[in-house]
Amino acid sequence: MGIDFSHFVKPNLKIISLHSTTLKFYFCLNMKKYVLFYGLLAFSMLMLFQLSSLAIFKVGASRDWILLVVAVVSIGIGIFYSKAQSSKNQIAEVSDTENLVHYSNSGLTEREYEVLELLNLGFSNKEVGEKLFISENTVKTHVSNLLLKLNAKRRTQAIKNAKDLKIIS
Amino acid sequence: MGIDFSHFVKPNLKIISLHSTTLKFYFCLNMKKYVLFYGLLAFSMLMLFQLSSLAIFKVGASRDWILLVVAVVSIGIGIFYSKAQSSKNQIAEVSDTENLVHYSNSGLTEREYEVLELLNLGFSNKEVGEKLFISENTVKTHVSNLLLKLNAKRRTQAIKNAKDLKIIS
DNA sequence: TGTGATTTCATACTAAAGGATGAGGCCTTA
DNA sequence: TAAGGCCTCATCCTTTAGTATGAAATCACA
Repeated sequence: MGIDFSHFVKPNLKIISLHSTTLKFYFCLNMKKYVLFYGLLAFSMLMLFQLSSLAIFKVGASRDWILLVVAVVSIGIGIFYSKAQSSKNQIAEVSDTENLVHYSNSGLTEREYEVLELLNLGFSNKEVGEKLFISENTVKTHVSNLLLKLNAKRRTQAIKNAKDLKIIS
Repeated sequence: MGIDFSHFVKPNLKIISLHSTTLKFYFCLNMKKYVLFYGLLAFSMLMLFQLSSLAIFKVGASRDWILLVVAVVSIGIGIFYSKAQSSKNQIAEVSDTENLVHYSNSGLTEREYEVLELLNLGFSNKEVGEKLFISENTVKTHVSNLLLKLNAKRRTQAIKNAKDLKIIS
């Protein structure tokens, strides 16, 4: 269910994360494209260098102009490359729009899930404790375990990760 | 004006309806940054060219190496530029496609909206400051104003309220 | 030319969050 | 019955968040 059980921080605390096989699969599919892309890139750079030699010796173009052309083309390549990468990331993020993962399949305990839901509603530890009839210290313990399991440094990040993992909505 | 902000304490936080003049204002503000950015870019390119001349005549570096350095640096500039742009465009795309209240109609300023977006992604004040190239103290100021405007006591509550108000997704 | 809005930054302070650790009780299961 | 997971609570400590206040720069608009 999209959970990686391979990372063990504590014996009973498993880090929840997006399944890695999907990414691996995607990577293997695109290896050919990567090789092709970088091969073409290297080839075109070489051609550019050769062209610059031709331009200098046959046409008599100035060195600054050659540099300018190379710089502009390279900036264009950089922008193109960056946009290609970012579009892939966007697709990966949007790709799976399914139902929520039940908390029992999410790696969280029932109590941790309850705490997480209240965090998502914007309550403080104290308020969560009042709503669940437990002490603030207990809430802190749940939140700490929550952060470990969701691989987050802050409650806001935990909420974000949990939403990405479809644990909460 | 979809939101009632009549409970404001500070006089400078009162929201007068924002028109297109506000956008013009921000456009002019950003124009200066653009001019500065491209000016610096052009200047650094010129310096690179001058350095290339020095390298050829004084050090005796080969032309291909110069071209390679220029190309690599330019690709880096392109990637950096593209990423800086895409972060802005992502926010704009999301706000348009998902029928959100535009930040100019939400009572939030553009900067506060940007900060809010990053809070929603789970970043700390320090990380937000690094991403927006401002100090952590400034982020704190923005967050404080954000909390007042969104009638929230915590950032998690601010995120929740902003989502209820369709300011963010 | 002054006023207001925005953005930026700073300092000093309080409140809340988070980390690390230990421990006791409850329940299920091997 | 022993073991392990879960829930509970606590303490000490550090980090982060948030409040209050002042101030300076920029720019639009009246």
